[in-house]
Amino acid sequence: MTASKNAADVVKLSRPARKDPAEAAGEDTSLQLGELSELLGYVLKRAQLKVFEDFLHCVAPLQLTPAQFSVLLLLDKNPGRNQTEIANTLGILRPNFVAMLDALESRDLCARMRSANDRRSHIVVLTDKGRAVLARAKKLVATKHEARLNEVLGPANRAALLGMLDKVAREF
Amino acid sequence: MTASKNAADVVKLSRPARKDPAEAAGEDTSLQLGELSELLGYVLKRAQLKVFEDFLHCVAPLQLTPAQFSVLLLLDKNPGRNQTEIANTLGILRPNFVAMLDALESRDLCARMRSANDRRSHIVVLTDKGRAVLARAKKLVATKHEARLNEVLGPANRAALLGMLDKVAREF
DNA sequence: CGATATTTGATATAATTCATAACAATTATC
DNA sequence: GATAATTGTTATGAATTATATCAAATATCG
Repeated sequence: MTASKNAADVVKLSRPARKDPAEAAGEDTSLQLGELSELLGYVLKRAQLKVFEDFLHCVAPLQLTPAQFSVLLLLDKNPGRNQTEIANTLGILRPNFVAMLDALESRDLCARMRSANDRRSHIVVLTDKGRAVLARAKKLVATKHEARLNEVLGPANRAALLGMLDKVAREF
Repeated sequence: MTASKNAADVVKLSRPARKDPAEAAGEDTSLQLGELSELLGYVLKRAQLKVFEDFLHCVAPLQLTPAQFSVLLLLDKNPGRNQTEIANTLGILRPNFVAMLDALESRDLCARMRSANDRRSHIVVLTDKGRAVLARAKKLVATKHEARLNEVLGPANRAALLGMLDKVAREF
């Protein structure tokens, strides 16, 4: 996350790293991936890590993780739902969703309200601040994050990729 | 992982779950994903989880995780490399790779050998058993796991998907 | 109605994954 | 030969994921 804290980013005042003799001779020392590059899970995972990293970077000013952003999006689109419904939709286990909501609520991005119908449930609502942060986040995601994808793939391929990933997620 | 242990899979002897009144009335109670279905990271993550789950299921007889399979593949394709090189290629941090190798070595799938050139390094080699297990794993992956992808997407789309994911992983 | 079961949010608690610091042995660099 | 860097390792902490259990509230069944 905080890449600027890494030692590798600090200006080297000490001795430079030694050169591998083979690498110094201009040879390619990189390993062969072989059938790994044809393995769906491997490529998927690598892509997912890169995309999450870019998301965090793009939305850094708002301090939102991908999971938190998805919660805010879902709350905005589905008012009046309780914790279980939100968590289930996102594939988050209910016990783990408690801490997630605590974090968002402590930042006044959402709030729990006891349901009138069923006093066991907590209806989760976006606060005004939550709506404002979500709007800013959406803008950052669209102009920085998803725009990056368009640069790399182009709009047509971007749509095709999303469609195929959705199909895999549903039917696999 | 062990879905058969889930309570939901066990035949219900107790009272059936109550029906939500709205659901019982035939209404659609599912939440709207909204822009979430257009969010690359979200769709990527969901797809990746499904694919890993299917991988584990397909390769279950050999008890190999996706990460372990990728290590075996890499060892087979790149003989004579040390731990750091293997770990770096897979994006695994060296400290975490120690336990991974311990697990594989304890099952006699690979072995560490001190390098003659540099007595700090451990060259990691596949054992005969490791090669045999890898061969069986490859077969399972090809006939069950990747074949599933072909059923869902077709060969052309499968290739396109892999290509785009690779591009995203590299250039994002 | 009243007994029993289920659901909801919550807590506690593992198991797993991911990341950083530090150490001894070895090797490279100056 | 002195100093620095690399390798494998250990220890450790943070984050993520998963299960069991509980009290309160509600539903279901007799």
